[in-house]
Amino acid sequence: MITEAAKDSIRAVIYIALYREDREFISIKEIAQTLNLSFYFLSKNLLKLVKAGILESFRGPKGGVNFKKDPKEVKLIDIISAIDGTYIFESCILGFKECSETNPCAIHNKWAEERKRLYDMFNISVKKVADEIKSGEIKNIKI
Amino acid sequence: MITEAAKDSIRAVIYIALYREDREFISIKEIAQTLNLSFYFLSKNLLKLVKAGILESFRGPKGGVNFKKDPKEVKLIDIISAIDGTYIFESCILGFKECSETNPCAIHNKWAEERKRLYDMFNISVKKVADEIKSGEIKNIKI
DNA sequence: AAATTTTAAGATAATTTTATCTTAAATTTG
DNA sequence: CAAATTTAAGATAAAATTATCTTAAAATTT
Repeated sequence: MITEAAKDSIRAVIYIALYREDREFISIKEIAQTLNLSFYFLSKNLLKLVKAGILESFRGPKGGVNFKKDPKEVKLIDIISAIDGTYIFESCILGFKECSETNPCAIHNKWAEERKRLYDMFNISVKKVADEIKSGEIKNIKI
Repeated sequence: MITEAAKDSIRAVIYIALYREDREFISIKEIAQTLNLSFYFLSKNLLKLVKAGILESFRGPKGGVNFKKDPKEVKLIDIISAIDGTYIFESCILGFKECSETNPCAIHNKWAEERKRLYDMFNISVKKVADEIKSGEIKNIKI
C-alpha cells in the first residue's frame, strides 16, 4: 500500500504533534529511539518532509525538526504524497498506464471507488489523529 | 497495493477465462503477446498459480496452461494470495507487527475497514469478471 | 576557540521485486 | 527417431526500496 518510509514518517509526525509541547525542535534521534525506528532511515525520510515544506529543521544541539505548517493543515495524505508520491491513489489496479471511465480495465469501477475511500481515509489532519489519541477514546493505543 | 506480478497474473487468468473456449491449453506465449506482457515474467508467475492448484499446465506443442479449478471457484483474491501472499489484507498500515482492536495503532480502525473492503473487492470470481466483460455492460473495456 | 551535537548530503550495501536468459524435461510433429 | 515446441527450474542481472555509514555544515556548549 504505502512504503515503509511513509509508514515511519506518519508515525514520526504523529509523535511530534503529541510530544513537542512547547519545545522548539524535536531531535530525530529522540523520535527514532522512542518509536524504535532506524535513525538513518528516518533522517532521510523526514528530510523529504522538510523539503516539502511540511517540517522545518534546525542544526546543532537543541536542533531537530518541528512542524512548519500547522498540524491542523497537514494531512496524512500530504506525508504519503511527499514520500511516496500520489501514484497509488491515481493508478490502475491492473497496471494499465491509461485507465479511466471511458477506457477502463476489467475492475476499474470497483478500484476507483476504493482508492477514493483510501484517499479519504488519509485525508485526515495530523492534529486530528493526535487529538483522538490524547482524548483517550481509543484504549491501549500505540504510537 | 498489489505487485506487478499479481497484476499480470490477474489479467492472464481473465484472458484465459475469456478466450480459452474449448481449447485444452492456452500457451503462455499467446497470453503474453496478446496482453503485451513479458513472456519470461509471466511464465514464472503463472507457474506459481500452477503450484497453487489454480491452473494446470502441459508441455510440448499444444501445451500451455488452463484452469484446474473451475473459474467460478477462483477468486481474484486467490490469485493475489498465491502470488503476493495475504499479508497486505492482514497487516498494519503503520507497520506494527501486532496491531489489533485490543492494541491498535493510531488509524487501525479506519484501515481495518478499508482493507476488509479491498478484500471484498477482490473476492470476486474470475468467471464473474469475465462474464461482466462478455456482457458488454461496460463500454470500451480493456483486458 | 575547541569540542560537542545535530541535521544535510551523498556514498555504499543489503534486500526485494522485476526482468531476462539458459538448460532441462515433456510432448508433438514430420 | 530427429526436430521443433512448450513448460520447468534455476541462474543472472537490473531496478527499486530499505538500511547503514561517512563527511560536511551549522549551531551550541564549555
